[in-house]
Amino acid sequence: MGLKLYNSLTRRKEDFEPLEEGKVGIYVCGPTVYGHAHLGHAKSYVSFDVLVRYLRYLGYNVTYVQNITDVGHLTDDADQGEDKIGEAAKKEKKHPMALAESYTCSYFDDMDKLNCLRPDISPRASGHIVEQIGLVKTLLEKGYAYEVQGSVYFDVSKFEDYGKLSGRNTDEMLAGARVEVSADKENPVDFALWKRAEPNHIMQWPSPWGMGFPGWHLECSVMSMKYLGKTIDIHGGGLENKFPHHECEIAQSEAANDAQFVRYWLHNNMVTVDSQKMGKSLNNFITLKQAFSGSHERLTRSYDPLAVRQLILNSHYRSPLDFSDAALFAGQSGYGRITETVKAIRKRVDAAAEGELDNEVADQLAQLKDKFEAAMDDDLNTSVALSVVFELVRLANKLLEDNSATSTTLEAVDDLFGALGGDVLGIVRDEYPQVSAADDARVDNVVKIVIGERSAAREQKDFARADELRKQLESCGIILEDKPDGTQWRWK
RNA sequence: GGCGGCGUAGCCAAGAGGCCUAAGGCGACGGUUUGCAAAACCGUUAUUCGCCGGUUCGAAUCCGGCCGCCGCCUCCA
Repeated sequence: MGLKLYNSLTRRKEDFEPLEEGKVGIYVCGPTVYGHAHLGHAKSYVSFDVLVRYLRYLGYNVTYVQNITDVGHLTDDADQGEDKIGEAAKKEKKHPMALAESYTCSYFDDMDKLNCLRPDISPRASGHIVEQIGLVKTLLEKGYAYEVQGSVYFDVSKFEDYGKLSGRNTDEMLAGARVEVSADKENPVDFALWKRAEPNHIMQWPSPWGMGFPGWHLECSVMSMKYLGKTIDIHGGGLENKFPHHECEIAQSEAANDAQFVRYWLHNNMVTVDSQKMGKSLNNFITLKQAFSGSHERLTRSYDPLAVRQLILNSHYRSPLDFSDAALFAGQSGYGRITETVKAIRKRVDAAAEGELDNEVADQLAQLKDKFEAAMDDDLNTSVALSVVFELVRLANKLLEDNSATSTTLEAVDDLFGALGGDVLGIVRDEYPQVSAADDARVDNVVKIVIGERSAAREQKDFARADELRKQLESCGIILEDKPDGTQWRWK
């Protein structure tokens, strides 16, 4: 078998073989930090997180680089556009770097909640101005770029392969162009490497061409080169960045280095909300913080971050994903079922009798593991991989019901949950605190008093009273479950 | 206008020529269990894969047409 990945460059699934045996360098286009992360970010970064996790599961030594864009990303093409960070900074009356810093923290916070592993390196564009100027110089020296009044543009006509990723040719692009072309450009398809800054532009740096700031595409080339080398194994990003962003990255990098830039290009698909493109004007723009707290008019409740993650993994990364309250609700229910089973298994391990591993169970576990790996090997088919976790849930619950499994057998089940559901998919946690927050601990005490009252009523066969107490708790969002070893409670 | 994708049960979603009389999840319904519930387990829920034709011994899977939806081409993950 072996891992196969769909390479956007060749439009085929290919056997994955890193440049250097056992080591993988991955670069993923990170966020432009001018606002809170939304559901689209979640799909993208969860998808690539699973890729990184699976590569590590397979034993590769992975270096994962994901940039933070804090300068140079314009709201518009050509010279008319304003820097996104700069524009947001004006609105929030903050220094651009303060704005970028706060949304960078916000982003990491959301990604942590989604159980996305932190990249090994999160380089900031603004921290690599020197390197970016260096690349522009190289391109000028090699004749791939030209300077016009303090701005430097890449001469697309000099780079033959331009369009090889997106499958476009420059003639077609001109026909469909809807944007007014900058007068500075020799050719409308040329793109900016460095831009001259007007005096009132806050984010600007000295360069051989005067005060200015880097073009957006430049940072990814420079930072992937710096940390992963001239040729990287995998470059990931959103489908919408295939053109022009990634096409321009290829052009500048390969023109400068005379070496292939990326061996495997991976693009994840977009999200919609209630079947429509997510956009602020459509009122269906949902940030992760809103999804986690339920504070959005399209949502009926709050959703566990890992339930959001599970919903994302329920479909393929190259398929579009429609977020809706119903879909999130389904994700939440399924996630809850997995979680409850894992918790129950772990609880039972301690109580179970010691003994040998059940061979029949061991066989079933091995089969599930094989099926899981085969699915993941096939261009990360997380949908099937997730179905394997649900098969494991059913197996686990049957063992719990039989109540005859040895602790060794239960540990083997838990280990597989940890490896597949935890290490790779990131939806099973190592620890589930009994009560997660200090407030819940207080609630726990109160609920236990009520449970005590109800148990007393039940012992005296006063079921009317018992049911009344249970009903009252339910109206507070608390569900009681009478288990063989006592009554438990959980949030609805 | 150019380029690309999608349409599978009430909903989400795998499958990409025979293993499909189509995974898995959610929901619903019936059963076991329970004082009753909840949870769990068992079972039922698409003879059919947008529609119409074609290729083939064989098609959800390939080809053509039609209908519907979406994305990119301008910033977006």
